Amino acid sequence: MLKRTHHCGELRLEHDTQTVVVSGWVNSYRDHGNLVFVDLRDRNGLVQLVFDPEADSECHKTARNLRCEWVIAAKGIVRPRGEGLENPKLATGQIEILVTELQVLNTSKTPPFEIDAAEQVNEELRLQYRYIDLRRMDMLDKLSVRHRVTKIVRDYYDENGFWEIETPMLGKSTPEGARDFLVPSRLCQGAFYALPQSPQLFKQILMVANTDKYFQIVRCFRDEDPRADRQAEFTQIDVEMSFVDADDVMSMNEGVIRRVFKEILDVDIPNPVPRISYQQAVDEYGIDRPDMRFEMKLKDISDIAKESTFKVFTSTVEKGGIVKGLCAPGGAKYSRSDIEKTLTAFVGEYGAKGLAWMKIEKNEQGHVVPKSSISKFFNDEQLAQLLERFDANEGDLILLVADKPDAANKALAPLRVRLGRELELFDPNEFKFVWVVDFPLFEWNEDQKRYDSLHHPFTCPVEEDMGKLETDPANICSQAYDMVVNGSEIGGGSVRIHNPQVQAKVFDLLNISKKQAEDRFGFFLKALEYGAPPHGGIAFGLDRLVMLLTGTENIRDVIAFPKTQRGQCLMTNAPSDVDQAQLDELNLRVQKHLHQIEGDA
RNA sequence: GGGGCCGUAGCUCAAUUGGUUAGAGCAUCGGACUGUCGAUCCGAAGGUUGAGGGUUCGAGUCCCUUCGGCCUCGCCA
Repeated sequence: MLKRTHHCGELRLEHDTQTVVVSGWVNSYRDHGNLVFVDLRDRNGLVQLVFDPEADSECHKTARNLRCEWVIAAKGIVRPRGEGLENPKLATGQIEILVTELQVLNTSKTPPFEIDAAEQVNEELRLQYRYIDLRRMDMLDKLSVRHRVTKIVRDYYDENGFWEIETPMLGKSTPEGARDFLVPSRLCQGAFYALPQSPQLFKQILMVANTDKYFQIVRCFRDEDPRADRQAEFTQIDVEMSFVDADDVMSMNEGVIRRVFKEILDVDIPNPVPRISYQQAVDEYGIDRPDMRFEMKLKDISDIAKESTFKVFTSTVEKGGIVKGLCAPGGAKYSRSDIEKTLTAFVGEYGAKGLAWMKIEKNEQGHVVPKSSISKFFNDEQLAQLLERFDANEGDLILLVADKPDAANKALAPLRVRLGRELELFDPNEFKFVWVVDFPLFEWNEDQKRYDSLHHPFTCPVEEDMGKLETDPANICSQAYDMVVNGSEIGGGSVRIHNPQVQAKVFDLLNISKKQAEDRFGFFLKALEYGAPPHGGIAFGLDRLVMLLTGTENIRDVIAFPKTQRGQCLMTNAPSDVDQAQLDELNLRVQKHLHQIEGDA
């Protein structure tokens, strides 16, 4: 076999007259009868091969039979293309290789779709033939970015004294949080491992073990329904540090993100990354992961609305709800039908029962007035107050939701993002980073009549709120922090509880009994009793990070072998039925086999 | 578990109100061609319209069931 001397994509004018060997796949061929041109593709790019019978007739004969995706090696001389024959679309477009020796290393069936296709091919087919799909340069580029990110991450943490330490994939099931993926044990029949949802407890125990600074690029598993930005199997950049406070963790770890964005995109992230409190984020953006690329902040107008004669508003406020909304600059261009059908249905998906609107227009006297089905319920003074509250101008659109505070925010936050995008209120190529801090430790779960952790149960309260564990748990501020970019959470973490009594108290408030805590976390509580240092950490979602860096909204595009919405791998057909012998060995009995279930249907 | 969109040739898409033999571009196969680069020109082949059932003189089109993909609500401490 001819041994490659250069990659296709790297050849330039400076290689003129050199004899080179390139290997790769036939991207396309143009047979002119006498001259044959082949664009050869490898990981680095394309280069044009020329087959001229006068240079080598044997080669030329073979070249005429080449087909797309055949694998070849070619030896030849690099030469500049003639005047006017350069191809500006190719990085190697200044040169070509006049081939003198050609080896066909493998043939290929005609691929099920074209690698070059400008058209967007059905993803189902792409996933079945993932090895062909990944040959496409934009897919390879994404894999390349992913590789470079992990390399930068490893270098950064190494330079800062972190050790990469692996934690088990076969772990202990903890029923809190997401559903576990379970793995039956053969040696301990009837017992199950769980795949890790995160290495949380192991990394904290590593701190107890004096590893001091740990990181890991680690696969995590959550058996929940996927989304465009969520897979059941995903990768986390997991970090933990000893003898640190929240500021230490944030500054150390925004550093790695800063380096990644600088090196991959040449984007400068402000130092330090600005912070916003959870409360401010919820008040102004309706969500704890605000998209800060544009303003259009939410305003609470309950005080004005409750004085109106609009029953929906007044009764909502009376019942402890709020009337909250936003003012979309230029939003008056939406038609009444856009608002009352499309936008109302949109907020309806998030549980909002209605959407009140006011278009700001000029009347015959030239005064700015709201035009709306509900303005008649407000007197002039109240209308003026509304316009002032929203700083509303002619051509704007005020949209209002009346509901319980959580419900109103839940509808308004996505509405704000949608309008921001539709009205082009931000530059889609911009990145706005923010730390969301000062999260409450708990939120009250009305259904279960108990507290839930906002982050996880190992998050430490701020020092001054420790006393409230006994008296006022609802108002404890935690030492947690989330890194948010453009409305997407890319990481989150906290300073952890290192005192076993405090940890026990938190479990108590979460309504986890002493016995349950012992059963599920006994090993961890025990570790805390043997000199756990103060510690904290963070985890970044690698997949989402790469999505941002490559500008894709589809998480499957940044994972080499992703799964579908039903958790299947279309290439391998996992998950699949297993042999009875395998089940017998595990002492498992399946009530209904896959083929039976499919047979029923 | 709920809601929505989609499924026609290898790929991307057409097909009027239910009406003749389901078309086009690309890919494929054969031929021509010395400078192409989304090559060009000539020709050929390619279809159980995801599957099953129903209505009808007649179904890609309407109805029912079902399979699959995507988006989404719930879910994701």
